[in-house]
This record gives sequence, C-alpha cells and structure tokens, in this order.
Amino acid sequence: MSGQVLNGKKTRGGGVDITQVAQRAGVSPATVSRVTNGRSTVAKHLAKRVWRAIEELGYTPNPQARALVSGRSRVLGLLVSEITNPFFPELMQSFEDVAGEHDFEVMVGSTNYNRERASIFIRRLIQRRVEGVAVMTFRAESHFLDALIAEDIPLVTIDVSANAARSVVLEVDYAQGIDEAVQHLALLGHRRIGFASGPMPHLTNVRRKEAFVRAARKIGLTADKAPIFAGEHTFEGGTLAAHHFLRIEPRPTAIVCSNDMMAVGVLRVLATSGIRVPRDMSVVGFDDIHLAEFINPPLTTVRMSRQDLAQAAFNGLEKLWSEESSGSLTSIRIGTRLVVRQSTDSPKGAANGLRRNKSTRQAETQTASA
Amino acid sequence: MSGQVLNGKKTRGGGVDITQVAQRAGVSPATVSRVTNGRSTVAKHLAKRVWRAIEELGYTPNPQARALVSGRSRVLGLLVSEITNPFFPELMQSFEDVAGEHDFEVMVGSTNYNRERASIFIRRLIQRRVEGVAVMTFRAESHFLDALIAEDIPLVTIDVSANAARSVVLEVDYAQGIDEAVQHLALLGHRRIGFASGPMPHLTNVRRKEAFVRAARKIGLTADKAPIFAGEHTFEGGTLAAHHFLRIEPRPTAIVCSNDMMAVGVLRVLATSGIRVPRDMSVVGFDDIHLAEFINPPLTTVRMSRQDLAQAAFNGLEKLWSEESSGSLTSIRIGTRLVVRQSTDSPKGAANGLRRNKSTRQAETQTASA
DNA sequence: TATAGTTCTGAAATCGATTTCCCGCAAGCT
DNA sequence: AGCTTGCGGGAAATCGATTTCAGAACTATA
Repeated sequence: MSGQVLNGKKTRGGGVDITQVAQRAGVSPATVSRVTNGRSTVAKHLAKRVWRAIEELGYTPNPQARALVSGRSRVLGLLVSEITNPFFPELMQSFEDVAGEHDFEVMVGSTNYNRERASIFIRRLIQRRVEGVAVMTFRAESHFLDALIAEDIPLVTIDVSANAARSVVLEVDYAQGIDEAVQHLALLGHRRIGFASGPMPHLTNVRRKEAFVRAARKIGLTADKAPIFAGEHTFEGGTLAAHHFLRIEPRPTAIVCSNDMMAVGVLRVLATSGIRVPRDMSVVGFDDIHLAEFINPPLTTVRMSRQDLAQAAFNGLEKLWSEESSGSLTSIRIGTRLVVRQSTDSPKGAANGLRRNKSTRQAETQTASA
Repeated sequence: MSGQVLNGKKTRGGGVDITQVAQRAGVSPATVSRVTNGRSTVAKHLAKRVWRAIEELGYTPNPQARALVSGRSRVLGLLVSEITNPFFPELMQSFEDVAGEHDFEVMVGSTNYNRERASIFIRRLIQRRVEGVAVMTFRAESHFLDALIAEDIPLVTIDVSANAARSVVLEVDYAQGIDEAVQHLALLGHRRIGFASGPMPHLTNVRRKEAFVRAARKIGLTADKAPIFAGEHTFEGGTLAAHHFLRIEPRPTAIVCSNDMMAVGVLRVLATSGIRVPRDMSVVGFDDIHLAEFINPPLTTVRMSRQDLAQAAFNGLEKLWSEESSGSLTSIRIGTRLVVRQSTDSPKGAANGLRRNKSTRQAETQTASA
C-alpha cells in the first residue's frame, strides 16, 4: 500500500498529498480538505468517495503544511523540574496522553533547577511556535517565563500565577491530604510530629508548610511539638531533615515530608541509624510516586493525581484558547488524599495508640493501588 | 521588541517573517535565507545587515514552513518500554539533550508493554513525519516496527536488528559489566550466585543471561551453583525471583539481577524476610538508575551509560541520513561497567572472604558518582 | 579592449495544506 | 413564471520558508 509508485514518483505513505486524493476521488482539493476537517458540509456521496480514496492511498495530512496555513502548530510545551524525581516522568506521560488524544504533540523539558537550561528550552518552545505551555516546576515565580509571556503564549502554572494575560492557575488543595495525614498520625497516638519542608521562598512549599501548621494546630500541637525543617526537595534534603529531627529533644515520633524523594532520604537515614520504621518512627511522604509502594517499608503518603493534574492543565489551555479576550485569571482546584501503607503506626510507647488490625490495613492498601 | 506593531499588524515575536527581515535589511528574502542557512556565499556587508535586522526584529525561521519546503521535519521519535522504570526517563532526557543540540525535537512514547499503545504512538510518529526513530524498548523483535519500516524511516534499535533497510543496531557489551560483577562477587568469596533474568524470549535478556552463564563458568561455577530464574523486568519480577532463590537448598549467597527494578524487588523481599543485605545476602543490579544510590542499602550495580546510549543512537541516525544507499547494517558498541556500593560483601560464613576496608569502599563509591 | 568566466543577487516557483471568493443550481416564495 | 435565497463545490490566494533560474556586476584572460 505504501511505498508504491504513483505518477512515476516514489511516494512514502506520508508522501501522498491532497491533490492525489482529490484526483482519485474526482473532486477538488478543497473538497478533500472540507471532508477531512468536517468544517463545512459536503454531499454524502462525494464524502464517501473521498474517504475511500483516503483509505486506499493511506493519506494523512501533512502537519507542517497544515500548521503553516492555519497558524496553529499543534505542539505544546511541558516544563518540569527534574527527571530524576519519578513524579515528573509520571506526570509527563499523563500529559502526553491527554494531549495526544487531542492530536497535540508535547515538547518536554526539565530545568534540573538550572536557569540556563530552562531558558534554552524555552527558546526552543518559542521557536517551535508552541500553542501553550504547562509549567509544572512548582517554581513558576522565577522569570523563566518572561519570554513566553512576551510572546503571549497561553500558560498554565501550579499554585502561583504567572503574571501573564493569558494564564490559568492550578490550585492544588494541599490542606486536604496533609490534614488527613496529620489526623491519621494523631489517631495513631502521635503527639510530636516533624515536618520536612521544601525550600522556602517557593510558594508551593509555603502552602504545604502552612497546611501542615494548620493541621498540627487543629490536633492541638503547639509549635514546639510540630518542628519544621526546610531543605531541598531531594533525597539529600531528606537526609538533612532526618538528621535534624533526630537531634531534637524530645524527638518527634513521626515525620511528614513535603515530597516523596525527601521521605526516601529520611528512611535511609533512619535505617542506617538503626531506627525502625514504623516501630520507632513513622514517616509520611507527599506525591505518591510509583516507587513509594516498593521501598522499605512501603510509604504512607499523600497522593496528588498526575492524571488530574495533566487533565486540568490541558483543560486550562483549552480555556485560554477559547477565550477571545484574555479573560480573568481562572483557577482550577486539584485535590489530594492520603494513601496509607506501612511506614506509619502507633508510636512505641503510646498509651492510647490504636494498633490497626490487618483487615483495615489491607483495605487501605487496596485503595492505594486502585 | 516583540509584540510590536509593524505594517499596522500585530506581530508576535515569532510572527516576524523573512520578508520583513529582507525589507529591513534592504535585500531579497532569498538572500536572508542564504544568510541564515549559510549554504551559499553572500557579500559580507549584506550579511552583516541581514544579521542585524534578524537581531532587531527577533526573527526565528518558522519551522513549519521550513519543514514543508525542505521535506525534513526535524522531529525524531523515541520509543521506550515504560516510564515507571527510572532508567527510561534518564535515557529520554539524554536523548532529548543530544537531539536538541542538533535542533531536533523528540517525540517520546512509552509502550508500557502494551501492543495497542505502541501502535498508536507509532502512527503518530508517521503522521508527524519523523526523520528517524530510536527504539529503546529492548524488545524490538516485535512487529511494532513494521509500519515504520514500510515508511522507510531510519531506525536505531538495541541489540536486535530490525529487519529494515535503513537501520543501525546498538550492540551493548553486557559481558563486560556482568563479568566484573561476578568477578567481584567471587573475590568476596561467593560460590553460589543466583541470576534473576528478564523474560526469556527477548534477545536482550538472552544476552544478559548468557553473559552471566559464561562469567559464572569462568570462575568455576557449575550450573547448579549458578541457578537462574526468569521473570519480568519489574519490582514484582524481582520479588518472585527472590522467593525462588530463598527456597533453593543450599541457598545462594548472592543474587545478580538483570535490571535495577528487579533488584529493588529482591531487596524488599529480603528485608521483609529478615535477611540482611549484604551481611546475609549480596545483591547486584543492572542499569544504575539514579535511585540505586539511595535505596537501602545503596545498590552495587552495572552501569549502562544513558549518555553513551543516547549519543550512539543519534550518531546511528546521522549515519543513516548520510548514506545514500541504504547501506550495510552497521552496529555501534556500548560498554558497561560495575559500580560497587554497599549491597555486596563477603558471605557470612566464608572462610576466605576478604572484607573490603573502608578506603577501598570509598574509592569505589567515588567512581560511582563521577 | 573584447570576451569568457565567476560571483552574487533577486524574481518566481515550490512545498501541501486551508480558506476565501464566486458561480451554478435547486428550492422557496409571491 | 420570475425572483430571491441558500447550499455545495471549484479556482485561486495564502501561509513562510527554500531553491531554481537567470541576469547583473565584476574579474581574469587573450
């Protein structure tokens, strides 16, 4: 079917063009275009002939030509923080899937917390004429984005509004999941809970921290019973946090982390210090990366759905495309929820610690994998 | 600079076209094209004027228009197995970096071991007119690729040759790293070593297994002292393998895994079975994913460089582009090497086990992070 | 000095779609 | 019957680059 010879010229499957289809169907190219785009009505019998010709020749419209005349490239940009945190590849995949369903291609770039790298990527986005960009770095406050804003490219950011005319903010409801986590710990009998925060100037991290502070207060913990340590959102950040909390007297019986990578770091320090989890210390993560289920012990963590995030990001862009006037700053809420696994339990010496029974734990684990 | 008004019509930065540049520089569009492409000589003073105009207007050539006339899309495809194995995101990033340096964009897709998903992605690649595809699934034998081959799209595969006119094979030298690993274990005093293989029909896994068999024989291990278990290249595959080896009598003192995800599964089973690593059992992985350094204990593993792989894949494509005649099947070799961390040590009861001293271990760890 | 041979430049064709403009025809109305 | 309206479809313009072709200017040679 493809690779055949037509008009004496070799045509790759993609090499069939609209004129050949038109010829074969006995109509004009314009009509073929009308059929494939369905924007205008074409007599049924003609449409049928066109579809058959398309089928027989294996025609697919040339996206470059299409983009050229329509002015729409059907390419989106996705900016993430770093590829080594499994949360981001998972998010990437979700976003590509959503975009793909709508015939968009995605250019993905990771900043790796490197200004230079980010600008190079953004320049590439602009050159490719992307129709919109999802900024999923949780650090949108930086002026990475100025170039994009200057080009008036629709932008979706997380938590923090880009100072752009055409932008949508995804508001993540951290409080929901973090509340659940702290309640869960309280219920297990914990009365001293540390919080390993992400680096502080960034709004996302401020929000997560504040959510923790409020949750702690809600269960009656004063500031000294809910100590906070801020570090990078990485394995190393987690190790530093763990060391910090181990030095505190009296020592917290549980640590809530601002993301799962930190939790992995915390677990490592605890393991090498001979502190058993969850027997001697409970640990809660945030993100629910795929690996959370597989590390030792499987991590209780707050799940932020990448599918929801990806879908919301795409919806946000669609909204920006449809609005003629660069409208009001809309925001879309994303929920979070606790997934209980095995890194949390009653503190060793708790008088009133309720040990969870087997069936409860199973039910919770099941929820996690659903 | 951008967003300015020119000829009464609003121009986004990217909206500046070659005619405007030509006008400003007082030359024809053809000359501007010659300057930006450097394919033909242009008088120095004119070139200078053109560059200045380009600079002043913030002109970047429209890639769609360029692709349309040149017939080259400057888009590549990258097909990986699954996004949840951190090896692949890391490879992705390397490939995108290499491609980006040469002004190529990359469409990434993961099969997730799902035939349907793979075909959909491949259809998208063809529609976008990719100029080449790197197939990094380690399962190229499937006829995923038939559609690409029919389109005569240049293909780079790993280990196994796609049956295509225009293709290059990346031969990974598994023996090198696996030999080192087995030698390392032998030196520590291990005499019974299990191998957790990947699923069997796939050539890559056959190669890794054979490399292990040969290495085991080299240190004098008969088949019964080097048992093999084949499972999926996943966490679950690792847990199955571990359970298998724990049932064997006499039990192996070390397990070599065909990839790091399996090793993580093995470690988990060992931990929950109360078997300490490396004291009671040594474990070696394969890939050296970022997380290998961070799990408990840090994993001794065989590193396969994603940078080398990505660069080799791109070089392979370049080779295919330059060859007019769809030449001979060339292959490019990729090396592997052992990275020693803390999941390997002398077996508990070994008479002649040499304990590594601290300085050695440090030196080796340093190599790992370099 | 005349002629052949180089360089360099611009006009125009081209890539493959979409979209505008216009014409012909059939249906609806008085 | 005559006129308007509306719909479907073809011809041609368009998007923004590259590339071919041919002419102009300049150099080198006899």
